Amino acid sequence: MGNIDRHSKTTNFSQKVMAIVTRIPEGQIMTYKQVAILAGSHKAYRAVGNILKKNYDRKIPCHRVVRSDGNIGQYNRGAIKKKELLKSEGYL
DNA sequence: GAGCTGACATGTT
DNA sequence: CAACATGCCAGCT
Repeated sequence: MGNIDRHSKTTNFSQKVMAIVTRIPEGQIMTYKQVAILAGSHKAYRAVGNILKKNYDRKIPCHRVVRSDGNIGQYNRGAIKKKELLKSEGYL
């Protein structure tokens, strides 16, 4: 473990965001701001979206992260697909 | 090294 | 009530 990941940016913030989003249970959703707050900054909701956008990992249910207004928001695979996924999980 | 971009939020007009 | 403008953070060019 004395080797740093020089390829991945994996900063403290992105790591935290990733962990939080991964922990979101099925059928449950969180807002970008909420995730940002848990990540450490209640004003980094913009960065959260950027991180999730660059993160194509299927292990991270980024589709469970929605806007504070209740709108689904955007998605790297298509906002429509995101809506379908949320509906499929039980979130209406 | 500096500047621009963006999956947002909040406030004001 | 709705639309416009500004602010903020981290990542990418």
